[in-house]
Amino acid sequence: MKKPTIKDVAKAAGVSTATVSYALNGRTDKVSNETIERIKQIIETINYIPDFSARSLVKNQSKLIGIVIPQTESHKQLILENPFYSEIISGIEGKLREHGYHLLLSGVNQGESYLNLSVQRNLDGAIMMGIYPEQFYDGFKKIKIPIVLIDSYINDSYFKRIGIDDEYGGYLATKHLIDKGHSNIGLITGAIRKDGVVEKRFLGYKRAIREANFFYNPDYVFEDSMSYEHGMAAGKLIASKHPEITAVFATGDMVAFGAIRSLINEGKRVPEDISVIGFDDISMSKMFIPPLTTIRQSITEKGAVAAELLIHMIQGNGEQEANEVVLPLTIVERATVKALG
Amino acid sequence: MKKPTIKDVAKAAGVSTATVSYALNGRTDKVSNETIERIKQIIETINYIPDFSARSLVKNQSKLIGIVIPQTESHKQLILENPFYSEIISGIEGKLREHGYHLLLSGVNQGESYLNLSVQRNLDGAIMMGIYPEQFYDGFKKIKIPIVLIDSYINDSYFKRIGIDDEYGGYLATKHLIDKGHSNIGLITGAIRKDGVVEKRFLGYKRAIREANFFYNPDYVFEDSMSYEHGMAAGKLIASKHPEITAVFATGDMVAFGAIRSLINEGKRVPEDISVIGFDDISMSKMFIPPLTTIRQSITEKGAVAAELLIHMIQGNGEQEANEVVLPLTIVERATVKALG
DNA sequence: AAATTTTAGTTAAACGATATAACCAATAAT
DNA sequence: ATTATTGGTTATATCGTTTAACTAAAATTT
Repeated sequence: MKKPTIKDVAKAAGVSTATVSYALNGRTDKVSNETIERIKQIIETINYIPDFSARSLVKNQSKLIGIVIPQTESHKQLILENPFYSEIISGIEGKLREHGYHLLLSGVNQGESYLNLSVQRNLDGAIMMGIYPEQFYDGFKKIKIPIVLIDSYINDSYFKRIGIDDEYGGYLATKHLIDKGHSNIGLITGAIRKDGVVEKRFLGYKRAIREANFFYNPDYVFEDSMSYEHGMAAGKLIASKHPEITAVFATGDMVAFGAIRSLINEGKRVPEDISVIGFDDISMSKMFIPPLTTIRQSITEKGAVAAELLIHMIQGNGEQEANEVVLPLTIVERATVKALG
Repeated sequence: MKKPTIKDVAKAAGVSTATVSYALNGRTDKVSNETIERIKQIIETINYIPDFSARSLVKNQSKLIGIVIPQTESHKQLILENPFYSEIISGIEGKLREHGYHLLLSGVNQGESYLNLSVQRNLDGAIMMGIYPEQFYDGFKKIKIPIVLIDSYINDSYFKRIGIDDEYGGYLATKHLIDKGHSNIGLITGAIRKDGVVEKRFLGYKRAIREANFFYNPDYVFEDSMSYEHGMAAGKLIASKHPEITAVFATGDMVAFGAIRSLINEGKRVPEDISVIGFDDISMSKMFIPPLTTIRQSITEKGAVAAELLIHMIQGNGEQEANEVVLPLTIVERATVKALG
């Protein structure tokens, strides 16, 4: 048995396919209410479900949204291991679905580009997380696909942005440590890149330090990647080479986990010997032992708002809407920071 | 500037669209090599990218794979917070992409069904994680969509399955505790449902206990959901009502995390006072403090194999292939289990 | 050299929907 | 009585591909 098409519905209802299409799209100016009712009955009984590909083709819209997230270097896998991404995706997907859109989750193979994918699949829009080479952005502009940027400070009115005040977050984290009496404060962080969130958090860190009239020591900055492994490596270095460091600001919770782990391995107690503050408050952070003190942002909300912004861009029913949404952040004090002395 | 279509290519090459299509699909019996070369040049210069919707329509295949995973009860979000799912998805996506398929990540709204989605989007196949109401399976069979089941013991030759020997895993975990001298062993677990992995792990638990000639005590079984929160609740109960329990088998790592946390909250030391063993070895488990002793399965591999199986089903180039793949498991001893006494 | 096969294409009909111009009654306005 | 309006419907073109059926020329076989 083949799947029923709009023709089958039309035949069964004794009307033309156009009428069925109108009924389907609720054009009451075109079809009488009785006919709509009758058609709906028939659709129900023969179990007709419209085909998105066909619709896509003529309407030139796919109701499909793409999402650009970092991949492993081999391009084999998405880095979904970091719960930060999964949480945000969860937020995005929920909101998209609410509005009748679906999420296409795909990385790109070596050599290919996400732009190809976008064109092939006729994506109605995409959400990009993090920062990418410039040609990426240009490409999207060229093919005129609406884009929302998460965690990016790229300043181009073509894109809408959603994020938090990362500079302030970095400041807040560092200030918190300073307020607790720490002065030798290490920074463990992912790659500091122009227009990226990490750069801003780093700036906040420096501001807090300067404001307190402490000496900014570049040796205290451990920059590599936003991974558990880097946290481990940096923690080890701190324990062995910089015993004078009494507090650490990790610009991501996963990094903080790694740092804490290696610090403990090296015989330090957290927070008694050394304090650690993280950033993001991924769901794991409250479960971690000791529970992580961190800068909290609502990750799923970030995803949901990004999706909302994107849908506005697509549907263009936006007169004077925001080009940028900045979500609030707070510090959540748990158990990894302790006053000095 | 509109996006170039196959017609533009045909015009530029001075051939018919059919020829371009044949060239695109490498039909050397239909097009000469020189023409193919010429067409490829043109495609390159005008930057033509075929439209999947159109192709979908005529070929009746979307190159789109769906994935069914549990949602929150409100149907608002997917439960991607549990890293187990994200890791598996990561594995699935990578393998799919390698074969030219893409992943559609979507939950379903209240009242709707995933079947609708499958038909609308013309899914070429789907991967289901966990177990669902029976009508779900019947629906897929009716619309003839190939399905691979992850973590399900539903025995129906229509479906292929990928999993591990959960009964043995449960046995192994429990046996490990017994070998360490424990006899009062609690079980903290998600819902025990027919044909689900949890049921098998539970069976393994009971087998190990009976085999050791211990008394199986139903009061030691704390069944609810596979969540951190349930782990917390059960851990608390164990500490307060069952001080005689010296070891716990949690059928999922997240549950184990919760249990450990509340056990510690209640003043118990892990593993000195009480041992805990988990299941799955999600990436977080090695980062947890104390590092979790658990039953390890390769989660991303599970995803990758599921994708491979599915692609085989779809492409039907499978003569006598496996209907079921059982991946190995091992115990990984870390720091949450200690010999008694 | 005639008959057959092969090669390299072309033509036109699908696929399943939507948009739109055109049409026809019946009713309302002139 | 004539024209304009409205509501309901149909026929047809279209979106961008693929593919079965066909054809003309070149190559091969008899």
